Amino acid sequence: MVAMLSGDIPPNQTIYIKNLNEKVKKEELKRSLYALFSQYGRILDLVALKTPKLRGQAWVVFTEVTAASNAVRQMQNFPFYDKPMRIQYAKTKSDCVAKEDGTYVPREKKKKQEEKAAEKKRRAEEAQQSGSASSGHGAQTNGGIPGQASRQGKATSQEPAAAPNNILFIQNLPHETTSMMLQILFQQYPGFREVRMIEAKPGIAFVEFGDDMQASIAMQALQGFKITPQNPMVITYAKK
DNA sequence: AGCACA
Repeated sequence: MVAMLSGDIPPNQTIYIKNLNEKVKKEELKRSLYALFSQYGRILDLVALKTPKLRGQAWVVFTEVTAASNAVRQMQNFPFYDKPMRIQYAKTKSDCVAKEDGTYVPREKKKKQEEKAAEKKRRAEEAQQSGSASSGHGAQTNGGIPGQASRQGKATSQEPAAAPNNILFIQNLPHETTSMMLQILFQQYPGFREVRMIEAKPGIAFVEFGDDMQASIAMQALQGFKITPQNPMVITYAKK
């Protein structure tokens, strides 16, 4: 009877994350979670709601249970927007998985009777149209697997490569990238010191490490990493 | 603390 610290929940390809910083806006939260967890495998769906009951929590659905297991172990207590993430397996199967299974049945909830009625009506109408396209998740068209991403046309033209040093130069970032998002990604690697972004120059950033070796490890790990599917990062050493 | 699927 060894205590099960993870709370008796059997493995699931979906992880449940709590103790998330509730001040972070939903879109940024999802983007950052996506960026952070896509290193463990392909993400099928990511759910985060800001309702009173559900804020501070999120679900990340992987294609494989093993990916979820690695994420649960390796990202346990990871400092994310200044709060340690608490991660477990989800208690139930995600809808997007059930839909793949063929086991999906639209749930009938006991509360909100009027919504239920409206739902039923809509369903009746829907039944009359044949095609029920239901591939409804958000912005996740593809998983950004670090290191595998195609480097797209170089943004740097004919600069000779800077000599290895402890500061990385990041290019091709989506304009909505925040320094916190980059911190979350780069702080996973030993020796991380800080992120610097320049207001007037969107799309680029500098990330400082303790030494050259630490910088190069982070560079290799995150080279080509996609914060969004169309933005593989291009990382070089900063010019001194 | 809180397990959903807008």
